[in-house]
Amino acid sequence: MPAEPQSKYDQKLVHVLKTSAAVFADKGYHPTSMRDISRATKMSLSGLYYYFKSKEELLFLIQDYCFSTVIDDCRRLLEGVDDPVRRLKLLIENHLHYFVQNMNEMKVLSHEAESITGDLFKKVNTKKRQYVNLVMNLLGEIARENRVEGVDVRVATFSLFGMMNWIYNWYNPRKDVDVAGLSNNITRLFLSGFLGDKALEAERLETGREAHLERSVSIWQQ
Amino acid sequence: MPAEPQSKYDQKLVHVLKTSAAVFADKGYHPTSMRDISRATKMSLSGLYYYFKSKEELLFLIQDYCFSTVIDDCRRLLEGVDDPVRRLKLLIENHLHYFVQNMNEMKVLSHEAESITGDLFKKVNTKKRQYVNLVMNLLGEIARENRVEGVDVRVATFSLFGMMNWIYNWYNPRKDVDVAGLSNNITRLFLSGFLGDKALEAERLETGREAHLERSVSIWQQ
DNA sequence: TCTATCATCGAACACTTGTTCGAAAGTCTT
DNA sequence: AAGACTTTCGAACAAGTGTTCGATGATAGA
Repeated sequence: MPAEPQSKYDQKLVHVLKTSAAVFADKGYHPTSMRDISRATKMSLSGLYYYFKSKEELLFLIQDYCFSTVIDDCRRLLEGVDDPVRRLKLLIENHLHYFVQNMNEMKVLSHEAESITGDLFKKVNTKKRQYVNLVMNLLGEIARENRVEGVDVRVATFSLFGMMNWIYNWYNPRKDVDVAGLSNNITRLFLSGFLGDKALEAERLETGREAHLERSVSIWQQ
Repeated sequence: MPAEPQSKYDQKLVHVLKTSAAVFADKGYHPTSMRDISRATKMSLSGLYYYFKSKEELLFLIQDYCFSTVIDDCRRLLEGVDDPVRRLKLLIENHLHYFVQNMNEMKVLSHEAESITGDLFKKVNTKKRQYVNLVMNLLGEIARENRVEGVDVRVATFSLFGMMNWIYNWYNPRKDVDVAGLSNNITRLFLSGFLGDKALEAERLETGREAHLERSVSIWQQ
């Protein structure tokens, strides 16, 4: 994923990926024909195969590129943050922010997870498992730290992913609350649900640390 | 949906629907060919068209039959229950119970929502909207009653559906907690998340009413 | 046993699918 | 302006698609 010196080839590839993602998101992967992609990208049918060697690899490129960005952004965002609750909040915020900003690609990643097979499936799935484990471990830490009881961490993990990934089924940026509001709502909904009656106490602790963090950051910025 | 006097025709239709749902759940609706259905049901290709007049109607029958059952069961279960929190708990329990018990059909209902078009789509979607509104109104009531603030009811509603409907992506009845545990976890997760710090108080009230309810029921049973 | 209705089937049709291949056009360096 | 690449394309192919139709076998009432 080179960001700076994008060659003509890379630029066009990205354009093809974005356009294809829009069509896949709209019609679904399987009902979309290569002729649909050809029409949408204004390229000839055979011309497309210069950029990938099969329809399935096109799907892979969309999913892999998109997911890699989510993970990279997340990693960068969490760097240096130690408090697990704060880490979780940032992760949720990043996930939802990217999801809303790249709804087409994220829908294709979420909804067409099983439309990809073989080695390509394995590649995407490996990353997906790592990401899931990151969240699951985070929740485990938080549960231990706050003595959360009676909640299955696996159930909690996938409940959170359910809340976040389901949004492509209903969220409308023009009618619903904005990303910040969405993020706040889901974070609050999940976190105080997961922490239960320990939520208040944790929140008090958290805001204390947060204030401390912001203060120390502003010192660095001066 | 006649339950008692199932004719030979009805029995076979249900068998075809169940078998098809399993194939659709496994391969996806679009990649599944009518020849796949023919093979799985051990009927001839043309013989299938005696029971429905297109592949899309087959999908519709699966979705409609399945969803109608969920709604009917739910309606029956909520009958006579007034407390909104208790109603919500029962609804969640019913939804998850039916989901786990009929994973194939429910996956087809959730995942292939956009694979159906035209009037058939409208029919399913009308029921879906009613079901969603039921939950949304319930959450509105609960929010009002408990003075919940700072939570968008629409976001909360679809977060709940996200938690519940996402399970076809991860839940394994043989490895994970059983339905009761799943239901408890998700109910607790969502409800104390939604109620926030009001959860404790509401829970105390609730168990009080519950005990009262059970006492009065046991009187009737004597 | 005859007959009307129900249930099933084989064979075929018209059409769309993803992919390939050789040639042409564009682009840039020398 | 020649040559070496990169990029694009039209035309075609083999395979698979959902659906139809006329004809069979099964079933049960007269």
